[in-house]
Amino acid sequence: MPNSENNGRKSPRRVTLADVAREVGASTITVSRALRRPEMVSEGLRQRISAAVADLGYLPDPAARALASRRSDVIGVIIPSVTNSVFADVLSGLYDTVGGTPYNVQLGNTRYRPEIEEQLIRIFLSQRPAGLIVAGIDQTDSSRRLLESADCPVVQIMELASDPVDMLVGFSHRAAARAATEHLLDRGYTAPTFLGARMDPRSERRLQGFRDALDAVGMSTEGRELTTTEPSSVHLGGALLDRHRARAPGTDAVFCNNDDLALGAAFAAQRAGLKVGRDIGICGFNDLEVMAAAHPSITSVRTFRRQMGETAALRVLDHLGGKETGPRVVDLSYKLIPRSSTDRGA
Amino acid sequence: MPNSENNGRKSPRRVTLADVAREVGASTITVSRALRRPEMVSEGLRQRISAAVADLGYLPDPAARALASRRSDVIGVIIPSVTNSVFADVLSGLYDTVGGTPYNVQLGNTRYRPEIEEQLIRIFLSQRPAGLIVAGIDQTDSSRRLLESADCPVVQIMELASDPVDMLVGFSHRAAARAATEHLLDRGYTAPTFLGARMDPRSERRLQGFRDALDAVGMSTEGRELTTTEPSSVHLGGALLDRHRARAPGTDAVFCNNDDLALGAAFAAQRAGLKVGRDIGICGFNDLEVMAAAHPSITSVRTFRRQMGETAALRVLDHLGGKETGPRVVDLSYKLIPRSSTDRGA
DNA sequence: TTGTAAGCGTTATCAA
DNA sequence: TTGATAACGCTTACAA
Repeated sequence: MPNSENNGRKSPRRVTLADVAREVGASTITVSRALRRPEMVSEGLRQRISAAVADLGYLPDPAARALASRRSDVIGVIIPSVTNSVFADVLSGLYDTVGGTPYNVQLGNTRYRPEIEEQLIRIFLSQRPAGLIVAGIDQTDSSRRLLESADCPVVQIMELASDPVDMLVGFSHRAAARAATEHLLDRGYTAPTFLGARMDPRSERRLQGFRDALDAVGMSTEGRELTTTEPSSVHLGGALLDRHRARAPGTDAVFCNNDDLALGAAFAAQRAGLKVGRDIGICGFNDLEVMAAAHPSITSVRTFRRQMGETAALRVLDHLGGKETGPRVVDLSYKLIPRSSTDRGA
Repeated sequence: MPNSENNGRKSPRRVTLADVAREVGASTITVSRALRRPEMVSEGLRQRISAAVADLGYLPDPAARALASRRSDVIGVIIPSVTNSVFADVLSGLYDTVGGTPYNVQLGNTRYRPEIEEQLIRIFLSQRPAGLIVAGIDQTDSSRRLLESADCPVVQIMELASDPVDMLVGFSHRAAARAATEHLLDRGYTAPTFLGARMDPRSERRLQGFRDALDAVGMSTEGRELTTTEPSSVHLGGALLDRHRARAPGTDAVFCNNDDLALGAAFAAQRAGLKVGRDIGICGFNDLEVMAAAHPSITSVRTFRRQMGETAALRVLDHLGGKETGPRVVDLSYKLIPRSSTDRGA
């Protein structure tokens, strides 16, 4: 510890409510009120209390507060990955929205493992969280039961469903993927393939959307899907494209599960001497910033990740503030952004 | 809340230590000991307690624990950005290392604002954290004083310094940048430029390293630096390169502050009809995964971000476990990874 | 508007 | 090895 020698002094006693109360000649409960419900305390007293608080440098003890009120200031957030930039954007929206409120975000990382998710839910619940935000709708049965029994607002994010545990903010991956695939067909590509990595439940739904689009035009999906459970990466996108082209040389377009794969596919195509767009159509998913800046620019399906974090946080905060307005389910939708990588004339 | 109708029942009373104690016919403090220091409790009792704990589904209340022990299970982590993938990697290492211990990571996001950093430090300290991990060494004076007075282990990360508050895990940005610039010169580029965005203190040190390298060979840095305070992005990398080439057409190489800029510069160069490597050398910083997969592959300076998170967490955990071994300062160094983008013959 | 009293669930301290 | 008791710092419930 920084002050381990300690200069002979004991760690200085903490400034408590009682100290502030003594300072202004009031009771602790009054000081407590002045801090949490200022309108319940008379003007003059309130001001003297503020002054004393600043003076003494009083900071509430969240543990004592949580113990007495049976309610912590923690908003628990459970996501499968911290490195995935998709979740990073969601988190950014969350932190920006929760920052400045009296609440704190605490993150749980499931690493895509349902049993860890369940454990994290238990741990969070044991803290009596102010709210809970969980990614996805594919909780195990017992996870779901735990969430249903939570006596705090719960928001599921990233997906759409008709039966949320409590509230839900997301969009339909299936519909978005279908739109992307239809875009490839509209642009005149005749032999599209789905390239997928990791294949979590969300990826599976995107694959469904891909199939929907092919089904709709009577096209077989046979040999038009190449997926792996490996974690996604740019490199893997290239490898998948190379592998698939070796087996199915006629392929003239790929819909990639995410933008990393699409970027990697674009690099691999160039490496193979193909002209992206003309020789092979490439569409990604999420529309990370790099897609617009790439050369050539890469078509993607934009998703509103930051807004998802913001909205989820707002729904929790509203509930905590007593405003239970707004719908339980928010569909943030998606938007196809056509670019050069799916322009055959480019 | 999920169970707001509540089915008529009150929210079920929490299972406490007392419940477990009653179940096994022991006192609460014994149960408490059995959980935290099993070796202090007799074998038989210990086993009956474990059984009862599992049976009743007892989970300790972290708030009560924190209040009574004056020590929370929170390891506070203060970083300037959650979206920056550099920090995402550090976080990933942190979460992986802290996960499975009784401690919890709680994240504070300064958004690159020193005053927010100071406020976050105060808030964390008011929680009596188990440990504190902060990015950088450029805290304000009062932030630094706060950290020095903390009675928990404190680890600064991302940089090197001879006077850490407590412990430090990082590397020299200045030396790394110098190595990158020397690489450009070694490869025969004669007119390198530094491209920088955001320009936080770490970026400034990288700029210093760039200058060091030019100074060493007697080259002027005049007109060889293009920086902006805008946040970094792939697009911006391209824009900076375009802007700089318009003013200084003789430029034959760029050292970019980070990989996003380098990637953007590579795209912009290709868009301008330049052959990356032959016509313009490009070197990035951090060596994100995309750099190796890009076409052409892009030279970068690898930094050990995940390991930085792991090491920082381990240092904290070791201290908490009483093992105060290991150096106070850990230099994780860096590694130049030469690739096609700085190969003039490619 | 202010205050009193009684906890919240755990651990530190001291004793047996 | 086990336990009784008194905190820890705050808020809820009830009074005045």
